[in-house]
Amino acid sequence: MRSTTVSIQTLRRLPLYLHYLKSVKDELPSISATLLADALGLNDVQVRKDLGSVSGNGRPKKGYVTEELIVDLEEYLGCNSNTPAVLIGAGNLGRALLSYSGFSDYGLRIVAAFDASPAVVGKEAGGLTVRPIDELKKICTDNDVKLGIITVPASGAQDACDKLVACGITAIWNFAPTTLKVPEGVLVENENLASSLAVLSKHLIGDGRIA
Amino acid sequence: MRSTTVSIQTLRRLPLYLHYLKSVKDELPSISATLLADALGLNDVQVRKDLGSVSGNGRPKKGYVTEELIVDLEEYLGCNSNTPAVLIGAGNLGRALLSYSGFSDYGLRIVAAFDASPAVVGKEAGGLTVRPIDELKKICTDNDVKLGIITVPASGAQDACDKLVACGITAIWNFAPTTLKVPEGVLVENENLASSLAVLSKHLIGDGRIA
DNA sequence: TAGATTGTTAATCGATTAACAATC
DNA sequence: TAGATTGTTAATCGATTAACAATC
Repeated sequence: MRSTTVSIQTLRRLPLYLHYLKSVKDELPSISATLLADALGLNDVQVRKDLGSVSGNGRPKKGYVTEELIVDLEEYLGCNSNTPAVLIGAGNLGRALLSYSGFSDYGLRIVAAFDASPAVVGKEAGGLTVRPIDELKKICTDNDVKLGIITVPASGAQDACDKLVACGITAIWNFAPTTLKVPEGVLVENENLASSLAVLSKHLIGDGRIA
Repeated sequence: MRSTTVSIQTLRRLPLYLHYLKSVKDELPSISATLLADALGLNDVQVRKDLGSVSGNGRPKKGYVTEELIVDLEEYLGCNSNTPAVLIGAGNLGRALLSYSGFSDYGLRIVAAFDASPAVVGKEAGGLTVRPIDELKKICTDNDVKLGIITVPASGAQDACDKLVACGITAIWNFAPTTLKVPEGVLVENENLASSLAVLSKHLIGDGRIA
């Protein structure tokens, strides 16, 4: 495995490759970038470049050994590591994420869930008991948590964010439809449903050409 | 309001502007692109360009009338329209989306939920009774549904997608971690949690510089 | 008028795609 | 060897940012 520069766009595609490869590894012991590109509806050169920067174990005429490529991707993405995370906001979306089992495939483990509302604290969600916010600091320190997930309404998002940052969190997954202000060195990844919906709606409305 | 070409990136930012403007409209009767950019952590020229292509009602020295800009954005995004949608896959994520009340702000209305599993059919989720897949066609036709939401596991996503397309759906919101194959003219918007997680994980792992 | 803010035109940057040489 | 497939270098494309002229 190499350690070249990988663009964010490439990084986003890697899990797609990994997921597809896992699903076909029994039928296809080896696979070419062209075939992979075709299966995922991507440009073949792009896939070749992406794989090259992460694995580099492709052989001319043969392509990649599927199993080998899976291992390289998993290693690169840290799927075998165990990243502890905390979640703030045990509403509908928060509980859905807590119950979602697929995260462990990517090395993520949500160790605790918090909510500001006393009505929700103490209830169970996805195998965890929802805790009050004032326990956040202790949990983060004890478990060396660096990743925080925000699933509160937009109005409370910045506050939740500030609390997470104060606890030493350096990566935030934000599901609230707001932009968060964070200090240098903290990464925010926005999962903005409204943005996606805008793209879909505009396609349906049809006017106002999209580039 | 104008009708110029709007890039997809711009389109994705519009809901952020709208959300922020709504939250401050009582305090700020008018707002400049610079101020808006600052609040959202964006480049001011970018915001100016984005707003210019949608509203164009900015006045030198004064900026935009907040209320006016909100109306322009809402009109552009079709927030006041009523887009019917169907959802396939009433699992954790599907139910969370069904219960999420925020979509109506953007003109979306989920009219029916479907699931392949007989165990789930008939149960209630977000005020709707989950229906069997074979009712899909009728519901879509009766309600003139053009937007479909896929929240099934990856293995069933393409099948769900094909069924939606067969019912005349032309826009698909895909939450399954797979790439979907669709005919020309059908738009797929992927909400890929694994991709976002990859970006976050890589930031935490820290090695392998991200461009 | 002076100055803040707008909108536009040009420069930069990054990512994708195309062309090509290398190799099993 | 011939050909498929790789990886790399160059060209294209689109989006962001910078510089500037227009305007209330």
